[in-house]
Amino acid sequence: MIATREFGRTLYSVCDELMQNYAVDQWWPARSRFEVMVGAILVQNTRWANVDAAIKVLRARQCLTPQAVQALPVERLQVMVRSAGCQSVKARRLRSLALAIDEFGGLRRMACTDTEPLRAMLLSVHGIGPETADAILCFAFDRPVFVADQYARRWLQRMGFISARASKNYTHSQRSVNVLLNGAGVSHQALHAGIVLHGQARCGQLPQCLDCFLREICKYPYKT
DNA sequence: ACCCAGGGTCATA
DNA sequence: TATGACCATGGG
Repeated sequence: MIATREFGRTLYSVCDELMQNYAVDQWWPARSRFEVMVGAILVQNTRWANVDAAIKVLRARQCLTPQAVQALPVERLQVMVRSAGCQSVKARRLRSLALAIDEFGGLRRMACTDTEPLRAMLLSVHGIGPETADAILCFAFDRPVFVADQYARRWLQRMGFISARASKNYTHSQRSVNVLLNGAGVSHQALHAGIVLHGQARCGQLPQCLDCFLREICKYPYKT
């Protein structure tokens, strides 16, 4: 088992490297909290390029507010998000989200709610699971939450930070990491952005050592 | 013609 | 609790 302190140092240097080589603060291109949430739902099992097209349509028609989304007939919403795939499913999910936000008391209220209850609120929305909820917490509300997605779990397992069994389960992976991550002072946004970018660049074949990781991420700088 | 992508839900066993 | 089908588009 890897010592906590060593793990913290490792991730700290990874984040440091990521922030120097990527525009990690711009990795998730969104102009508002709600836009991050919309993107988080639309990107489920889909490439970002397809999502980007859909968001441009929504933005052009000024539909990137919870109120505007609610006012829209579902059929209309489906047409607008078509490029993101699973249109009927995702249109419904966007409506559920918009409704839930209003019922909770709006974005302002969400922003000043503690992370745990906020996460529970997000998970109660039909169509938001653990990964989407954590991405929203991390990128829309700037909470120190680790997004234990497929890329992260593969990498963590290969690095020996978590067991093969834990890597198959989202919650187990996240819990293991959170314990080890305690006090490491990492940027969760930078870490997630870097892991995803790196995972994509390597087509899912993640390197097994930290040196390889750092070397590889430098070969794929952030591009718009 | 396949395969998959920055998942989640629902139905089975 | 753990898999598998399903959603459905666009790019390789």
